[in-house]
Amino acid sequence: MLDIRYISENMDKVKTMLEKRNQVKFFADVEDMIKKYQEKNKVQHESDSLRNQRNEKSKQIGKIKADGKDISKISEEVKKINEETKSLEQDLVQYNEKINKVLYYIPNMLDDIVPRGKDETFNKVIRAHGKKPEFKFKPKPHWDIAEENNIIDFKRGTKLAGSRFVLYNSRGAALERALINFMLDIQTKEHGYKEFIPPFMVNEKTMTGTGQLPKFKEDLFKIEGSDHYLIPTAEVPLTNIHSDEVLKEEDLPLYYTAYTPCFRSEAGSWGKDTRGLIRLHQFNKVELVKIVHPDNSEKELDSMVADAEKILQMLDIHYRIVALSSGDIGFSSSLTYDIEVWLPGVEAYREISSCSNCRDFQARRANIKFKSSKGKTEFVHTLNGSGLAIGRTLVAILENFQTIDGDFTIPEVLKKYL
RNA sequence: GGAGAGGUGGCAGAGCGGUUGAAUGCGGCGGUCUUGAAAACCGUUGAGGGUUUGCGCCCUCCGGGGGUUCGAAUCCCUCCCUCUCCGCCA
Repeated sequence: MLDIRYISENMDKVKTMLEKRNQVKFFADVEDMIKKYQEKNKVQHESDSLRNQRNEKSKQIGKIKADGKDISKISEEVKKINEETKSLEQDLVQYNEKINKVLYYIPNMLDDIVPRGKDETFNKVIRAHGKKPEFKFKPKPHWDIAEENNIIDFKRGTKLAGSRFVLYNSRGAALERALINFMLDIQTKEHGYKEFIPPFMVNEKTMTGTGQLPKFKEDLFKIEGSDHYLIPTAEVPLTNIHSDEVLKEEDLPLYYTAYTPCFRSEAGSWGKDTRGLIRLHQFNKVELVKIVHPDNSEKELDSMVADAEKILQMLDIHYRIVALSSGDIGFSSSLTYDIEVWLPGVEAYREISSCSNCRDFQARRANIKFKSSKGKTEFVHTLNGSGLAIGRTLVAILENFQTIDGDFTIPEVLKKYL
């Protein structure tokens, strides 16, 4: 979340951000929140000075009693003060509830270089790597290749769990597992990320720390009869590892990675990408998370993108880097670069990684700080990115390395994993 | 699942219901001493919020929430978590 003091002092900048994110309708709520915040401070002040009176008198009572004198009169005075304080305190609770109801729903400030635009058509291509492969035949979409080669059993996946679930068959399951191991090896051994296996379901507090809750509850799967939510990405547990902690400055930066399945309800995307492996309720991903000194988050984002790119370069798959526009960028992010792979079968670029700098937005929610050498405690900056989405990488391999006989070849770097 | 114990400052560990935001030890920081270092000694060392030009002052926080009381780390209720023993189990 944003610092409420920052909002009250920079209302114009916050409004510009909301306008860029197409959330002008939010203006009134934010203005109202700041009014409430100012009122709250007044009430807080009153309540504090009443408490101060009460504390002083209570101390006196202790002394009077020690002298063996009568305390009934002063005791009555304190009772009166307490009654006044009580109603003020109830007001304060109300104020805080109202303020938080808005504060937790305000998205992050945007980096100046985020392209302005209402949707993904305004995303800006930054650069590309490699080039589109050429085929002497019409390349097939991955779902055909996957089905014909017994990589994926779509029908039985649906039978087991419903739409947007798949069953990987023997060769497909092995390939998926090879990709997981390959990516984890590169990120841990070559890029210095520390590997974790986190819980695949987490509590409400953890989901709030990274920004999924309270605003995006409908995107999550919740376990019935329990307070747990299935993670939509390993970003959630990895970033929250250090929630409510004060780190040492010399411990930064922290590079974390984990393979996890990811669970998403995909509410609001009915009819979108219904075929194939692109949009599933459950998919696999190797995630990268960085917890860094605020001075370094910009360059850390660049190097994180490079860490994700490396995988595609080793697999020799053409891709491009795109800066997400203000209408497409995520709630918690101030700047996001997507990596989009070329899929010749469907003739489109598709997102395979999304790398974001959240600056102190998540750190403030999750309360992750560090103590600087000057002894000051400050919020860290957090970044996250896919390194990469496994299923979509498998899609890219199927489509880019398909052969005229309907089969496909395995990239050289993966062979030792199969 | 059954029985018991416990959650206090970076860590360890005290804390009769009233100058306890919290003894003591370790660690950290500063200083004295030393050629330097160690040891020893002295001092200092939690977080959040409000207010002030500043020194400072005030409020809150001893797992979370609620209650008793003029006053709660200390008493009561409740939830969460940790540990030990027994049972069950991948």
